[in-house]
Amino acid sequence: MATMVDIAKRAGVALSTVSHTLSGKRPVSPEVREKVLQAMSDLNYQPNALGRALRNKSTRTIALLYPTAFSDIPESHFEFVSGIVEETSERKYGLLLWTNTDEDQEVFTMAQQGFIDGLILMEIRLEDSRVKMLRDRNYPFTLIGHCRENEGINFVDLDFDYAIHTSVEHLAQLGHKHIAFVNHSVAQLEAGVGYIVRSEEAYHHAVEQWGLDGHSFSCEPGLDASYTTVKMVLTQHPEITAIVTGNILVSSAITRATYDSGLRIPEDVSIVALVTSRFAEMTAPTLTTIDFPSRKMGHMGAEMLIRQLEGEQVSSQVLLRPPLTIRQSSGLCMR
Amino acid sequence: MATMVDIAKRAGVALSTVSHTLSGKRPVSPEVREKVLQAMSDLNYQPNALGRALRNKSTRTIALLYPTAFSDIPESHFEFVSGIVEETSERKYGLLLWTNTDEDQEVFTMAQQGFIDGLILMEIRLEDSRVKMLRDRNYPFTLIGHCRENEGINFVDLDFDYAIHTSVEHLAQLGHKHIAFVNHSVAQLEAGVGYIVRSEEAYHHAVEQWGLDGHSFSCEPGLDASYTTVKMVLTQHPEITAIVTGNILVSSAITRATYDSGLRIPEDVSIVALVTSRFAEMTAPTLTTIDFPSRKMGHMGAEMLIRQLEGEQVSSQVLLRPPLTIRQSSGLCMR
DNA sequence: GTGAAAGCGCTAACAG
DNA sequence: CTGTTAGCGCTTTCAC
Repeated sequence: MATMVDIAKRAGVALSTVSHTLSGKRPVSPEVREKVLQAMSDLNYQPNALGRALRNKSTRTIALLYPTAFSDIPESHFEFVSGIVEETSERKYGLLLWTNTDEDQEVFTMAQQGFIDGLILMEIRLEDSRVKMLRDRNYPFTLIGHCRENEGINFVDLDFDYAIHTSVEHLAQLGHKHIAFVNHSVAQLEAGVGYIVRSEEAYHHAVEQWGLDGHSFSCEPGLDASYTTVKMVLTQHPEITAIVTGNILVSSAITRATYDSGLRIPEDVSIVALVTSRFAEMTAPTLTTIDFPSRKMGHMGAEMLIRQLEGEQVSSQVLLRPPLTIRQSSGLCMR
Repeated sequence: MATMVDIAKRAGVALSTVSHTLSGKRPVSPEVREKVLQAMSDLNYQPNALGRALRNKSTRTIALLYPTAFSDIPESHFEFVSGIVEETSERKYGLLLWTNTDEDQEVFTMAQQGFIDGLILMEIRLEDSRVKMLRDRNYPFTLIGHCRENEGINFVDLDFDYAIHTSVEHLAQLGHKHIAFVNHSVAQLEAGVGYIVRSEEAYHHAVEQWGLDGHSFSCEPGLDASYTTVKMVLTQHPEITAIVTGNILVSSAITRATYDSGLRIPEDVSIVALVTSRFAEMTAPTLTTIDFPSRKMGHMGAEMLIRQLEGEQVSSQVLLRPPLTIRQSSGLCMR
């Protein structure tokens, strides 16, 4: 592979001249410029990003540190990734995918020291040691999600409080009195994962506010567990006529579990899910949702980070409130 | 950030000694070793991957060049990514995500020259200019998919010929005489995307072999188009009692389109899909499938590439033949 | 408008 | 067993 030295030699100019015809950061006479460009095309020259990065202390590459749970529920994570990668491509940045292998906090920031300019984190806990560490080190990052205490941190998140309240309100207005909430696993709730805790709290608050009978259930990971949980909810709590869930596996298991319990949607059971509209329309019946704006969140998270990297003093903390979209899975309470 | 020079100074040793206590590539006395390690921990030293990579001409990072169509059908691509990233993490490699922005072939290999050690390609065409270019330049890569001519190329793919034949055979044995095939878009077929062309050919071959009445349909991208297409197939061709498809959006639209046409699955219409078993179990009814081994393909593709990078002279061309799994969507022909 | 040279952080060949 | 040094490919200051 040809380097700048090769180009300089062939064009009969100095190394710095080659660099400057490339960057345009200082004037180069047309004739010299022409010679250099000719040499480049002759030698099929491509600048080496590594040399440049070492010098510039910037790689124009960011990393997404996604949870290991990724492999368990790819459906709910891939739209984030799509959004992020669309934004990074747009802005000519690279995107590196990292797994959160363990809680060894040093590892991830430092393992590839110098390789990336910034980091996007997901599955944020209310108290998140990773976030603390990054903030302490003054490392550029943004969150998809947010902590309990977020001073000086850029993030984008769904407003889960709003989302759950709106879901419960919708069902309450349809006459439902017994509304269940199916959350994620106990382990995740206890680990303090932000959206899981916030959803749980918002749900209890909402049912209280509407004077409803509410039960919340947790659900272990996996499709089978989701199916079993929904079936259990429906059979052991026959008074329940509506279910709210933010768990994508639950929302996909729910139709089958309902039919298998001899119930119909929405005549016997109404459902409101916090999933992407795309996903909501892939099921039969289609699901009434608060449209989870995963892709948009990915876009915004990446955009915020890149702006920050490019020196803009942005400070943004965004809580999205996407609309309730009524589809086939929710209807008047018939009981 | 502390560098090796800082460590060397603080420990009162030479730069090379620091490097070697780190790499272990030459013996270091216990005392010196101890001093160096102490200095490292004092200064919270982390090696800079960029310096190392520039020197080593290796970044231990590979890139996945995925199609722009990614955003259109993330569901069917994401399991590949999961598989790849699991494998790369396992082997301590980084994974960079690239979009195939345009057909400007030079761009992608060279844009980030030096940044990656190898490339994984997807959505391979029978005649693929990207593949030709990479092979010409002797650049390390593997394919998920394969070309018409694959000499010296490492790849992993599903055996679509086998998959389609097995699907048709299953339906034929259930007594179906009129079996439709719903493929991807005309544009993709005409572009010569490998699996789309191979599926089409295999289907026609299979129906001929079984003496069946077969119709193949193409389907434009998107959920709405998928729904419309399936409905059209069912209403305009009432003799059809079974559908085979490798299109994930079709297989998700198919249940709703069928019900909306007043037909039941599998009593009136049987379905066999080429999708992941995971996806097959998320729908109601669950789908009979040739289990698309996306994750496994991702794993194998990444593994092949990394082995190649590490000097093994592997030459492997793998065509997977996953089992037919009978679920709720296929049954005896009742007409 | 152009050239010479230093140096980003690391590895490894060479010399003791 | 340890130290000195060249150099990976690039950008940028300094001098002309």
